Amino acid sequence: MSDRKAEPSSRPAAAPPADTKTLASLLFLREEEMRLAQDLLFFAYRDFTCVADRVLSELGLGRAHHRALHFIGRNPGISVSELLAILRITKQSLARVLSTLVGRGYVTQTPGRSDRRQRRLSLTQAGAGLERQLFERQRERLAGAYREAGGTAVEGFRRVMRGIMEHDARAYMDGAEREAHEPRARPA
Amino acid sequence: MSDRKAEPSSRPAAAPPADTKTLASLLFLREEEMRLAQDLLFFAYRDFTCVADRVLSELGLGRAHHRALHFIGRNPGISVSELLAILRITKQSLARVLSTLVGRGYVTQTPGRSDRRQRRLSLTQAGAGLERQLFERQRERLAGAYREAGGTAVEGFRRVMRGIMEHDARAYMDGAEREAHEPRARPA
DNA sequence: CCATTACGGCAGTGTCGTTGACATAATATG
DNA sequence: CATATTATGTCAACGACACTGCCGTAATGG
Repeated sequence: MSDRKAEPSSRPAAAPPADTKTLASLLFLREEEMRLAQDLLFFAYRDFTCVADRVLSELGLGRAHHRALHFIGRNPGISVSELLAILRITKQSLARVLSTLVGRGYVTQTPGRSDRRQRRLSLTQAGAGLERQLFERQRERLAGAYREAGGTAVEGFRRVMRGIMEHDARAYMDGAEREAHEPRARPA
Repeated sequence: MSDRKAEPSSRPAAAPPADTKTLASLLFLREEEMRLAQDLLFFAYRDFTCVADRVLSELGLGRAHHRALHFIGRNPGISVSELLAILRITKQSLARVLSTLVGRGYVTQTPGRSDRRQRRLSLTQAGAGLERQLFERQRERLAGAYREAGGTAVEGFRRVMRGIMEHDARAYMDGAEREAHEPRARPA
């Protein structure tokens, strides 16, 4: 890489004696910024998941079970194929996880009203309890981060995270956020 | 937890005129906020990693190899135990990954100057090339998100992500950010 | 009636993580 | 110098979680 005069933490729009910044140095800063973001994603995800992993391993469950519990809890009555679309794993991988969760009484399945082929999945009381326990661990970590960072930062966090994900995930998030505000039942 | 009648995802607080916001509804909003953040982490990580996975699978490599390449690239001359502390995996897991990367000529190892027991790891030209290829995929995604979100949002994103991770990871990030600005060689 | 859909299941495979035990060389310390 | 301790390698075995491919069944819908 070329020589960088590397100004302090200069954000793209810092704009001091702009003409001393070469194009190369600007590009370098942008690249370094992106690499720092890679680090951030790795460490935040690593440490966010590991607090739940500790609880899960005591029960002989894994991350895959947590993910299923989470999305079933947030979408009661979700069908298997909807869940597959969220998790992006194969039917078989999900089947293994679900059979464990159903077998241990964390998840119930009832046939769809309009289409009886579907299994609509929901958490049992035990399932909701376990999910809550896992959630609480992650909530602590997150709440601390939100508190220290402040409301503006949280808003920015959301914007960037949303931008990283793909279109279908954004659509999903839009739905989730809407539900949080207007507690109307949706069609199913 | 209160039993809900399990009917269509009805949310507890209806949130009508503002002064009727009870403590419970405020708490609820905080909880929903946290659950939305769980979603964000999941989707952003899922979609951020999958763009690199596509390249990796063509080469018969996996995510573990990418992580190793990334952190070796960012810390040339890193020792095995330092890398282990970052990745938080076992010696054996890393050994497998490293032997592949060394075998295919992506990583070189040279004994430490002051401690000749150490293997100091660096990327070869081929390794740097592969890492760059993977990086470019992720950079595109990230750059789009950063651009749409704006500088203030990016700063907030960083603050929150930093808050989520554990102390040692924050210390690491501090080091990485410092190096980006003062291009001095560090002691090693 | 027939194609499609939503699901269940089996067999086999691969990646990536784990534990535990043991070996070796270099360094640090008494 | 003898002895920890450290940094690393290695082997065997295993577990979690993902994959592919293929087949089966039942319900739906044109």
